[in-house]
Amino acid sequence: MKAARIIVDVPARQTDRPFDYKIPSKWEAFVQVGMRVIVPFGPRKLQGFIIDIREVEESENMKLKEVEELLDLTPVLNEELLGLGFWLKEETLCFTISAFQAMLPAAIKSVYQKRLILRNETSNELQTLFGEKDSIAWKDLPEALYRAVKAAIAAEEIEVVYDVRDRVQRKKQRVIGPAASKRALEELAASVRSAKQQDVLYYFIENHQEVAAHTLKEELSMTDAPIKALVKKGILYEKEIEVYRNPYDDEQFERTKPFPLTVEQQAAIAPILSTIENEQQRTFLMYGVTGSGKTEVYLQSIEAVLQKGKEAIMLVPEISLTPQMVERFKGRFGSQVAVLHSALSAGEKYDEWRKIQRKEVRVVVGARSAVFAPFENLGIIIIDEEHESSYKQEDNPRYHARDVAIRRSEYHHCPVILGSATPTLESFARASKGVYELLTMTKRMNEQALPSVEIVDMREELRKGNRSMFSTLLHEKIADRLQKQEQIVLFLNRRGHSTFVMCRDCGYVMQCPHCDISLTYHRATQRLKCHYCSHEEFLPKDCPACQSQYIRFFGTGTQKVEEELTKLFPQARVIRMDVDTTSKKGAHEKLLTAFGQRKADILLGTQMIAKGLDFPNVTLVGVLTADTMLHLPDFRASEKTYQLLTQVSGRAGRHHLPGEVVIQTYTPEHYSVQLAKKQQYDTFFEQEMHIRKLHQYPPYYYLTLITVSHPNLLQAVQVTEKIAAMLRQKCTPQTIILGPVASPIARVKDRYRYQCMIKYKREPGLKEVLRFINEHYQTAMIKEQLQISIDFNPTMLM
DNA sequence: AGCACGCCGACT
DNA sequence: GTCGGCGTGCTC
Repeated sequence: MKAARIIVDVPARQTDRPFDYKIPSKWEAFVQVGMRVIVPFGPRKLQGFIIDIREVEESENMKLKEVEELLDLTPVLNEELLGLGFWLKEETLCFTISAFQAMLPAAIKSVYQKRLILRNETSNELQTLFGEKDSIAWKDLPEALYRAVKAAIAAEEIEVVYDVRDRVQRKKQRVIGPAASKRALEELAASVRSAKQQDVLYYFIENHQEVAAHTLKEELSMTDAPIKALVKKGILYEKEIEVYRNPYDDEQFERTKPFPLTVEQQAAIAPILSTIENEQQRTFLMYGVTGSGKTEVYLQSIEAVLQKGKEAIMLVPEISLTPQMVERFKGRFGSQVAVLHSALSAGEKYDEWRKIQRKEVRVVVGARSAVFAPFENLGIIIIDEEHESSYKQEDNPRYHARDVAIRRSEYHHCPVILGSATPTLESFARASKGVYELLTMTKRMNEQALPSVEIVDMREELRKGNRSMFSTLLHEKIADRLQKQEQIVLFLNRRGHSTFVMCRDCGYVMQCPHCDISLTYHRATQRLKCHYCSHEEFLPKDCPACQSQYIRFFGTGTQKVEEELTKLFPQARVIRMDVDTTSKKGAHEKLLTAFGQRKADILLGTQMIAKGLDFPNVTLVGVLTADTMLHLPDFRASEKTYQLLTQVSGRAGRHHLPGEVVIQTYTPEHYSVQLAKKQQYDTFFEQEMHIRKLHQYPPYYYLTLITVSHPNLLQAVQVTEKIAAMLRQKCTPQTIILGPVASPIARVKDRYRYQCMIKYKREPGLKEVLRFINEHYQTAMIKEQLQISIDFNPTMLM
């Protein structure tokens, strides 16, 4: 007798352990660890994952319930991924089930429904409720009928059932094929009386192969009936096959061949290739300036991996997963590539995942979660734009794709490549210490010069009497490019129209009623919007505090810039790209394509346009205010500013036309602005490291951030205080515990947020203490509305 | 997370 | 004396 240990689909501390079930003998032969099942759990039915199968005594077995259904024929989690799931749970202190679910496409998660089935004659009011149907969903039941239903259940007139359904149906297609030889069909065609059936037979005599049922009906312009009749006679066969939704179906990709590598590229790829060859685990940091040809190195490394019969994962940041990017991979590796992208529907993502699982592809290009691609023979994992914060998941499990990649590479004995023109200090420091191997590429391909960068001091502009958002220099250059019919990219890291709305008389600033943040004015809707909880309200005519009429807009968002542009350059065609214009599916792509086809002169956008875009005709890049990030309450503000300015500048002059960059700023002397202009990463690294050391920040110290939130301010403070005290008591004296302090945004969605920061170099017991804290507040988290989030190595301190 | 069980107050 | 309110604890 076999029993299975199962993790059930209930993300709660109390159920975060395996439950035992017996395996019905009919499945004994093929159940495997990593398969999904449906099990009875209390009165309900739930999805679960088998994590272990063991032999049990008959006597013990008596007490166990049986697995109700086996959902998979092959495990969805192989041995490696199961292990990775447990590691993820330990590493991020999440529930095991959450770790499993993070590794799988959402479509695989079940949906649950409680239903009522009518079994016998019942009271009139219930009878009418059911009407023609024999079952209804519990959630459609009016509350007033609860009592009647309860009685009917007791009287066995109504039965309660719990359904477990797949979230997304596999897409099936019905196909029809000939069940007899051509000769036999010819003979039959002569004897069959029905004209329609004859047509079908002649079709199969000519095309003696399977065909989709709908194609057949279309070709012969007939209904199902004659086909069904032939199937019934056994002359044709009918079956269902799984088909994939192919999001790139109608796109043709021109095949490309490897380019000859430059000397620098060769030097960079050599150690990667030898690591692939020797099946070693090594982590490389490929530091290459924008335009140095990192992608070609990735492509040829992948090529080498495929030659060895292994598989490759290529991670790119969500926002640079553009058709341009996909094209480069599909162009080189054709149908061996699967793409996992958040813009795909759940069904499409599932299909791409199935292709990986069924070993129909060997390369995956995707965003963060693609690091869990179920390959079994991994030969390389590449993380492009390593510094991007989107590699860190911001909700549970709070994992960083880089850590997962390294963990997987240790299992598979393969290299990890972290690529960036502006590596994180953490990675560069590790490379300097020899933990990672540094590969450097300092030259742009084709010897293009880096764009010339000019910094404009906006304070100076103000003194000269220019109060517009465009400096004289930028204004002139825009006019010049428009006249030459070259394209311009303008960058502003703020969406909306105005960043805050203030009364000139009393200084009252319009604030979100649910969050401690000022509201942003959106011109198109004439409304004020909160970017944290999406609260919206109308713009008041007069000040709510003093009734003054002098309400004015301050701070500049992309909408305001767009307005200003059309005023200053009425002839210019502007495309604006921010969350507000790209939320619809495919909008992102459409806008970029339009710009690529030169249907617009100016591309204006937030950081989503900073990455990976490559338009040959762009010769001017303008950064409207370089300071927006610099003054955020985040120790990485300088690093982020440096990264952003470098990335944005990299958009100009990537081809034969030389590029220019204009950076407008109120703090031109700041080192991150100055060094981004000169593209001196090394100097920036040293300077910033010095500051990090001084203030005891990463990479010198590890950080863990605990955020406590509660609708009641006092509660939030008190709990944070207790946690801080507990940590101070349990941690080593070298560890620094900061807090409680109010979170930079002290209230979001009516919840007060307090935090406690832990800075440490070595604190082996920390996980244990935090686990204890989680445990300790367990009941309060369920009963009261307390939330405690623990984030190891946070990328955002908000 | 649900759901049942169980122990107290407001009614027929 | 009963119905139903919600706090408590369990789910193989």
